Amino acid sequence: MFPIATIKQIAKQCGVSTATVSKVFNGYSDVGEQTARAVREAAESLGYFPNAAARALKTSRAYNLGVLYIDQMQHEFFSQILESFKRQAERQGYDITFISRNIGGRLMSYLDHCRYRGCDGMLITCVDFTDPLVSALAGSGIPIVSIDHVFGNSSSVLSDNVTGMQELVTHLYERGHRKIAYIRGENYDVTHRRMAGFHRACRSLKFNVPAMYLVQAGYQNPEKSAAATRQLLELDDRPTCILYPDDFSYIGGLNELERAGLRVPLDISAAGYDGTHLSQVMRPRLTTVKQDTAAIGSTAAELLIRAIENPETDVPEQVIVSGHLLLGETVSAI
Amino acid sequence: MFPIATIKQIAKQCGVSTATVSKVFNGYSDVGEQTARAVREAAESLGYFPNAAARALKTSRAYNLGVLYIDQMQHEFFSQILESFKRQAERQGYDITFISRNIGGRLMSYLDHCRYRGCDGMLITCVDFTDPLVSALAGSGIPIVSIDHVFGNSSSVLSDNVTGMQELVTHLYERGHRKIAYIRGENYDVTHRRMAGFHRACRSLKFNVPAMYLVQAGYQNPEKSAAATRQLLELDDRPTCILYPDDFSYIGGLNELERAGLRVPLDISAAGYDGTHLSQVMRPRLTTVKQDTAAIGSTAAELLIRAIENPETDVPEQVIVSGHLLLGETVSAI
DNA sequence: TTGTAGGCGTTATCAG
DNA sequence: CTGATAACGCCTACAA
Repeated sequence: MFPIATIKQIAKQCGVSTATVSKVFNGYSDVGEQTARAVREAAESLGYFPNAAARALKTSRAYNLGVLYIDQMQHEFFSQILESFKRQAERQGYDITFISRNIGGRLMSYLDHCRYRGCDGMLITCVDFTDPLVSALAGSGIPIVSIDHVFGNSSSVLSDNVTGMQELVTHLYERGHRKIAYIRGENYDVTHRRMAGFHRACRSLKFNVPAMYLVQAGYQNPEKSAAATRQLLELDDRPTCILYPDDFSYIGGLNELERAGLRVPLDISAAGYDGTHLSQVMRPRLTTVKQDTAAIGSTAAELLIRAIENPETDVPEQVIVSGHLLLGETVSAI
Repeated sequence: MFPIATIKQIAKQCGVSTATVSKVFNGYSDVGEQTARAVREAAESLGYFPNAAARALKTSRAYNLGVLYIDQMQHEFFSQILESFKRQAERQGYDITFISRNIGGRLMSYLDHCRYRGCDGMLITCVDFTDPLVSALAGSGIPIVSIDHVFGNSSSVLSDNVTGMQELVTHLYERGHRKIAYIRGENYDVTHRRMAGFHRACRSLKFNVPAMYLVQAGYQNPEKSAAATRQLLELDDRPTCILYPDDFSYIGGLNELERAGLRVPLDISAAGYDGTHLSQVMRPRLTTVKQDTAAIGSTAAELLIRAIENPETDVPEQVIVSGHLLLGETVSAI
């Protein structure tokens, strides 16, 4: 590995001190016009970049954001958010490091890992928010942004699940549906919000949903949704439309519907949630709610960096990012 | 942010010098039994972890692996590899950082970013391998591992596309198919290998494939595969089976087949590539080739770390990871 | 077996 | 406007 340019070489080449060189790069105004230019040119020609480790050591700012997640990143939802978060972070000069519990065979807490790596702040998402290790991290004083969950004293970005669900149900209502079943995911905050949206819509539209129409399954789990679908189909009074926990789970439900000889949307209607690529490519195109993952990710990065760079003045904020209905072909008018 | 334990505090607490403390953690044998124990206990109680930046500065080893990719990470293929790479890296004491071109508004080369961040090595995958900036990185002397592409002097992990394709074609042959069309992806190395496998199988099984049966579309692109499918259906002598670039693209083809009134596999057979979760959940279940992403990712991490930790003795290696056929329900016997 | 000292590359203070 | 200088936390000859 050939040597990397340092501040010292630039100093030598320009015949100035390292202090002066450093000042040029850190926006100090007390440097001569010519000197500054010479330094910049030398830096350019040497391909100079400040050494991140040295800078971090000195300033205790690593320009590094930690990302904590547990669930597989396979969910399109998460990977899209991550991609967008990353892009925005880079734009603002930050890199990204994944935080986990074991590093080099040794088990450590998330907080320790985060400190060890010198992350300036953390994005927390897709984790078990009741995990004490997660709470410890969230309460450590390190700037935090969480997605789809609100911690006591930090910012968060929330996908507008309440409104999303309301819009979806309202759409179904307008298409004539009154018997709407909802297969939901696990007991996460997200689920509660969607349930709230569901019930609010029903109430304001003045129609009742029998308890039997509410079934618990899981996210990203076609098998569970298939089972839930079976259960719904056995009811004496079948729903005319079934809402699935997410687009992918819908596949499992669809299989079950077809097995029962039902065609979507002719015999029964259905809708998903997320607005994945898949949902818009399959036929019939799925009616679903598109979550604005791009906005969620970049907003999270902005909030986090704002908190990092203004430790005194910044005040935690909850940003709600709205999605929008994707009208597909799986909901018939009745 | 409350202060983090340093080597100095441990030293003070134990009444020894910082050098001694450092030695304890770095496996030096010349430290008294008792002293060592005392140091370890103090470290434990203080929750000590070495400061990554300081250590990196001193040793010029950051315990940090860079990951370079360009295509969206949305492809399940990549995100699975990344997940597995990350897990193995962590197990061996390394963290992961994404490398890109612009950091803080300033445009820099991949190599510069990598150096700036002090990555000990790089994983390169899902990029345009002809990009001069990528070649510059690969030829920089920094340890490199690439996936599905071989660089001159570094290790790589290759999914066994040749054999995978051969097995797939052989399976189709055994099911009686002779008119097999192949819709392929863009002109990547991967594509060439699959083509090679395809042709080898045809030759050894002694049947000919008319040029019309080979159509170019793209990866992860249902629209293009739909168009290609349409093209194939217009032929006078239609294929009895169509191979798609990947599982997701198959969806586009399937739509087209159904629009033409063809049922899979009754009227026409089809197969994908990748073995995504989706492929195994849809009905009929897709016949496809499962790429062993878990092995690819962890092998890549192992090779990379080996190269990093044995700069003198390590010799680049090409590891081929085999996949396996997933027999679905989309290929009928004829 | 332990300690001293110098330095990795950078920034920031303070004197010139 | 510029330059010594110390310090960030850690590692490692080398000296004791």
